[in-house]
Amino acid sequence: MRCGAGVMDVKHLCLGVLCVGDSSGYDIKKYFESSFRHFFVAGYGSIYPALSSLLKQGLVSVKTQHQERLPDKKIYEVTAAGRAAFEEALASTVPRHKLRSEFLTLMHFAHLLPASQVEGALQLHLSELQALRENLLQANRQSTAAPYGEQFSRDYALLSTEALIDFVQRFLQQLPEKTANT
Amino acid sequence: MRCGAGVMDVKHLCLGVLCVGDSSGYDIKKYFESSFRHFFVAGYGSIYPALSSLLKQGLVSVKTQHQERLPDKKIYEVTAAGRAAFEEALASTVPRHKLRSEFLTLMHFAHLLPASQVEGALQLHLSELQALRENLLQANRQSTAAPYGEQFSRDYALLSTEALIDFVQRFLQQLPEKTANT
DNA sequence: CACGGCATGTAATAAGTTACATGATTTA
DNA sequence: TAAATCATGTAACTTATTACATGCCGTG
Repeated sequence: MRCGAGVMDVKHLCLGVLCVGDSSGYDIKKYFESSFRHFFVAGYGSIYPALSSLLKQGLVSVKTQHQERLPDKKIYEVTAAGRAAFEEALASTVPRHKLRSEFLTLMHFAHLLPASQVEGALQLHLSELQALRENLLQANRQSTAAPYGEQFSRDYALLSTEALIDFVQRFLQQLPEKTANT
Repeated sequence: MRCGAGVMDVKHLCLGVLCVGDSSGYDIKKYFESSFRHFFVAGYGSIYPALSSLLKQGLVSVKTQHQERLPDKKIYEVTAAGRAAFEEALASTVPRHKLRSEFLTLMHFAHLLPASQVEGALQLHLSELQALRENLLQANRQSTAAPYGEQFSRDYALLSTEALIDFVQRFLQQLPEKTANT
């Protein structure tokens, strides 16, 4: 039945960003980092090919902007067809939600590792959570009056992130006792 | 520099499961579903090829178990080399933690969708969270005296899941007001 | 008799990551 | 002078998903 529906890939996310406003591949990555970071990650290696593909499909158009002292910029703009395609894709999206965590894998098998490494992983994860919290708080400060769903998405992440920071911190304090009998 | 370190893929996870006890591909999938579900997903399409590959590398051995009235079973067992390889892989694992959420994507752009679909997605996500909670609670009930890290991994997920169930439920109650002015 | 569970696998496809490749400007 | 920012892209590789393929057994 090979149905192409339900997919939300880098291509569609780029289209979504362009529906918010015109921008370059470089700027789209910035947007990913500031607004999608908590639920989607993409690098240049997937963004640039995505934009080429969107261009080929006529879903975006492009203008080259020459800049003084800086490399040329290619500003992409969503077309009417692109906007329609995005809304359609969004409407047929299956709302999956999938975590892939090497950190939790490592924790699952923590008893096979030296306590020092477990602590290191916890500390590293904690700092990542804290960085994410900062990121989310900053986004909340910057975009007042964001669409309600965008706000939901950020608050959703913020809530769980703050709970987890707390959880990991408490666990780190109890660690010595837990690994003592190893 | 193409360094193969830091990876935790289906192959290594299978090896990890086999370090806990001998089992078949079918049973490994069961283990994935009951114990890794909250941080890693894998289907037969990745588990069976992973086992063949492990066998080729000599990291596991296999015995075919004939069963009455049921299809034959291939019971895999980790070898000494396999155990060493897993511990080494674990020790060199970079503790990433990556979410990929079509659900949050959809929410981010909720203002482009009819309220009914947004509500549907929320309801669906809520039921997934509730199912996950049940899964985690059941695991907690079944495996008393699990290694401390395994317990951490479950509690970590349980904490955030319960907070999020609450959050989504509260949001669902406020939804009508938020979408009223659309 | 249909559906779910048990049980194993392959092949085609899709998708994203990493490294490579380049090069000017600004800041510490 | 080293590093970070700006700026764009390609190619090889790795990985996982999906669909396909098969077939018996037990339950309702």
